[in-house]
Amino acid sequence: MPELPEVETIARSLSQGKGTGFSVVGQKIEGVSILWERSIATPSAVKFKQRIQGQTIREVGRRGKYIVMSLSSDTLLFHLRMSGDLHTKSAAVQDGEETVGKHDRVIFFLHNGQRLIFEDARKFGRIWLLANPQDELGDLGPEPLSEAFTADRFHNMLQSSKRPLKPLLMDQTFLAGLGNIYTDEALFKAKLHPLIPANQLGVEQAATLFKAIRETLLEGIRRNGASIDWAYRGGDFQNHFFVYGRKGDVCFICGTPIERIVVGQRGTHFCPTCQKTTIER
DNA sequence: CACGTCACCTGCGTGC
DNA sequence: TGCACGCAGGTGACGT
Repeated sequence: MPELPEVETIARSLSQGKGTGFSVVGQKIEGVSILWERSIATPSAVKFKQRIQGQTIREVGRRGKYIVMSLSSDTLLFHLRMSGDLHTKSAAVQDGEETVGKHDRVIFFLHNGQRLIFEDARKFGRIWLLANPQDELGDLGPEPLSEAFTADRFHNMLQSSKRPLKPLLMDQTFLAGLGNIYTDEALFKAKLHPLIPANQLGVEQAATLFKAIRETLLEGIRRNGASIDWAYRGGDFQNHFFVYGRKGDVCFICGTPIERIVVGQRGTHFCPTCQKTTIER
């Protein structure tokens, strides 16, 4: 579940207790069970357990696709990558046995008896415990929904690269939070072909793309993210895709079949009529 | 430096 | 039913 809107949805749910009625904020971490060691990026599993024990969760937020948990003295970061999920669960003891889900990788035991569970079928996700979160987050590009990110600034950023739009927008050091789905959807909304070199966009096209990116992300958040395949989490945005996963189906705007090409190893969906490779100014 | 390729993993849908 | 294959929301380490 992993682009900005899904991560934002999860962070909010943990912070506000939406759905569970239980917030992790204010909870002390009593212990940790690490079921797949490689889920812990740093420090070592042993040090991770020692250092986190007894720390209290002060705040839950998001930076790019990372969930950021401020603890008493450190910061806990989660990256869900392709198949990760993070949720709370009430004490899962049955007949004296702790029940463990098939894809549970790390379980945090909280003071009130609840568990914070990091689940991850494909094991690509990672968790960091850091004194300074900037060690990991330092290279991220701007937050697309922040006030500091403006159309002018975006235009300048685009001018400094001749890379095709699709891989550039997915580069987290360029802009933090877009992934494969939201990039395809935003480019469709802006009527821009994924292979257009970034520096070909004029001020107007940059502003159009800027607006499309923000609107697409906001709609994703409003719909609690997208839930596709087996990683269902209650989001609804998957029912409102214009191009993603719609290869061969007709474009809702013009009726042309949606095409799928591969760009940078990623399936890329677009409407060949609505999204031209060339720009008229 | 920019770009392409592979590696990391498991699960699901499809077609034979 | 079994099995091979392609595909999947991401990124980091390589190579040229």
